[in-house]
Amino acid sequence: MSPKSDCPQIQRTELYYETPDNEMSPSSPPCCSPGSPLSPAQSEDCTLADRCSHPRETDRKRMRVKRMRSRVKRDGTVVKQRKNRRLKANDRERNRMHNLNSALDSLRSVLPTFPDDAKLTKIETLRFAHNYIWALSETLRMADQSLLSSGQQHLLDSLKKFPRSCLMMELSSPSSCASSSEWDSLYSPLSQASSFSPTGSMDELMPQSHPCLRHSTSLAVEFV
DNA sequence: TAGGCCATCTGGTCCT
DNA sequence: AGGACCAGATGGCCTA
Repeated sequence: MSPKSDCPQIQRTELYYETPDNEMSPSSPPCCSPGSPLSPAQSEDCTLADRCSHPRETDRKRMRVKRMRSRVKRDGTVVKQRKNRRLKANDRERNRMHNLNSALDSLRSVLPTFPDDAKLTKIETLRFAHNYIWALSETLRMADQSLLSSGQQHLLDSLKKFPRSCLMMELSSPSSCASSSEWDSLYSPLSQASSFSPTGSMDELMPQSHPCLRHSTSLAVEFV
């Protein structure tokens, strides 16, 4: 694929300026030249010239002019329709992106942040969420182990229900998205702020991780 | 001023 | 046929 040859901007320009305007253009070839489309102005000239020609020939030319005029009119409405569809599509696309952004905002709102933190960018939000979910599930796993050993299974069950159902509501599960290794390979606020990564252990994570994550995971551990 | 992020427009493709 | 989704292009704004 050659990126330059099929540039959308060029295609757009060509699309917008190609149709009936060209036929209406004063620079079009003379109306009586063979095979060339007639512009309304030029066809007027032709009908004047036809006054002295054969009646049948005149009729044929009149019909041709009529067809051209209706075609120009048709093309004009086609262009209008196309423009209208484009505007509607733009509107829908704008709304779609706004919906996507508000979904991202609601994702940001459930992620732990501090007041002085700058707003996470889109990509940061997604990566942070991915790591955050991993950290929470890791916390649950640890709680699972410690509670099983102390025989408090009922407490563990009730603890499990809440955060998991919440995560299921807004986010698709990480397993349905990219693999952990794909996410790890990318920059994320967590991995940059520390050596934390989903592949590491919680023992490594807690002392060094992102403040937000440290805060939330310690809260979760406290709750247990 | 270069680079990053974002919003918007656009044409193509797929789906209903 | 029309809508949803996607990716590329572009221009504006902000920051180091």
